[in-house]
Amino acid sequence: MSQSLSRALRLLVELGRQPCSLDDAARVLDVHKSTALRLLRTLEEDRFVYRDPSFRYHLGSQFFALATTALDQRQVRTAAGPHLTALAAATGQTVHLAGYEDGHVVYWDKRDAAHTVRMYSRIGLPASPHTAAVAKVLLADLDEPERRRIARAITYTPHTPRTLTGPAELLAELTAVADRGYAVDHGEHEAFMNCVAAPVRGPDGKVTAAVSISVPDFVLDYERVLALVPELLGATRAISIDCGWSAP
Amino acid sequence: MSQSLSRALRLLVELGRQPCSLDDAARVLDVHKSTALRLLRTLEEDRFVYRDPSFRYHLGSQFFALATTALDQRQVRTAAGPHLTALAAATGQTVHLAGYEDGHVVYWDKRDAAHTVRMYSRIGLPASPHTAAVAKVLLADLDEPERRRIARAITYTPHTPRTLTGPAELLAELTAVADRGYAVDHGEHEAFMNCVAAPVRGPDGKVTAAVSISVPDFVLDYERVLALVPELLGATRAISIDCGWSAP
DNA sequence: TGCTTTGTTGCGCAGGATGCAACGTTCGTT
DNA sequence: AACGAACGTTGCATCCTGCGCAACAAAGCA
Repeated sequence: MSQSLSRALRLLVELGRQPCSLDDAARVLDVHKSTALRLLRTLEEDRFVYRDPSFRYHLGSQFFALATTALDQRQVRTAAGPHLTALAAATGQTVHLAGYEDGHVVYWDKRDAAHTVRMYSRIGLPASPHTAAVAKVLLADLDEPERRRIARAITYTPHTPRTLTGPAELLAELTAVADRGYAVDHGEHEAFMNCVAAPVRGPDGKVTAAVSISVPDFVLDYERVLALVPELLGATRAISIDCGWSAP
Repeated sequence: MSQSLSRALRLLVELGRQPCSLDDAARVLDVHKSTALRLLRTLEEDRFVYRDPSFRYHLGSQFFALATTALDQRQVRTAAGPHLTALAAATGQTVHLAGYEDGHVVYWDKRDAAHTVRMYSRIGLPASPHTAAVAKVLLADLDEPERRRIARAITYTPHTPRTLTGPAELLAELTAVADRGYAVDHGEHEAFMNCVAAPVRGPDGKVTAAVSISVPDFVLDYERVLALVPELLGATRAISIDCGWSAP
């Protein structure tokens, strides 16, 4: 909609991947140097980017400032923090907090397990909607038409033999999840990874976030991961209460 | 330089303070609703902002994604991470990592002490240049003309009776810091807060970052904080070595 | 010295960004 | 039920702003 802004944003994303010089920037955007210069200057004014002494541009400190405040604004995250730490400590496994933002399931926080493979996930990045246990939990709480809409829009990349392959399967899974009260990813994203996830509810009972535990199967087999569910539910229950939810 | 971009950035900063509706946005920028709408739409496309179901705009997940990767790019931060954690654990106090970016001293990382007052500092925000111990360390490493330039440019807000009040005092302090190898903030920003800071050096011996320990005086008095210096120097030495510095 | 690479400035043109007005909805109020 | 206020959305005409160009400056290199 707004050309110059849109270009600037592309530039920021690029800078997130790697710092670059003015010429690099112009090349990435496919515009004249002077155009790139003007954009970068404007970004620099508000400290969204900064130039190091050798004229290379980096993401600026304004970025970190906004990112941290934005994270803090998500009240759920603040409330969940201590419980995530506790859950990670108690189980010794990787724990994620994720939320639903306008069509995407996004990781809001995580606690890495000290001694296992690090999962490929990053705070701020979207989760895979048809495989991640957190995604199933969050999608399961949407109303019927919205679920359908999303189920139809997804591209069902088959990561492993177990990955769900189409809208029908996913929708069935979602109703199952809603009934059961928790979701499972049984090697659907990484063949050797099993996850369980459960919902965090707000004052009105709506699901506002999801917490998951992820375990490589050479650490715990599938059965044992399922055995973590009560502990997980205890944590999500505690977080929900801290968020103002009252048990029915 | 670029009007629309500049407006969008102002909007982002505003959203960092609080989420807002379309009309709010238009009011803040002092433009027509439709203009604000177009900007927000563009921002939304790249997930820099998102609309919640009730049409209010928030900072989007792209921020978290970019901020985390950008922070990881600062190799110092990666290298420092474990040492900061260790130092915070060993001393039980709040620990900061800060760096120099184009005229500003910026907090790059921190470890909060569990049981003390939380300091007003935030990753990404600039530190106060004439009071913060980290700032003294970083400025002390600049060359003479640059130091003078900065010392002249600062506004010497007197936070406490101890705050340095002018360029001459600051410049004297900086040479002292350079000689001594560490810096002190003796109640110069908050009357009840004492900090010590020391430099992290890169392969070429130049100071690339600074680490500080901050302690409220009802936890440890000034003398006892000074007693932490050897431990601090041990940490900065270890980080420097991890960054490729070799002891002279 | 000349050549390349990279950042910077001024200028004129055109297209994109802007404000306007009208419409659609959803509220809450009378 | 009817009304009006508040808010988001759309299409359009205007004009300003963001664009590419070309020339300049400075630094690195053969």
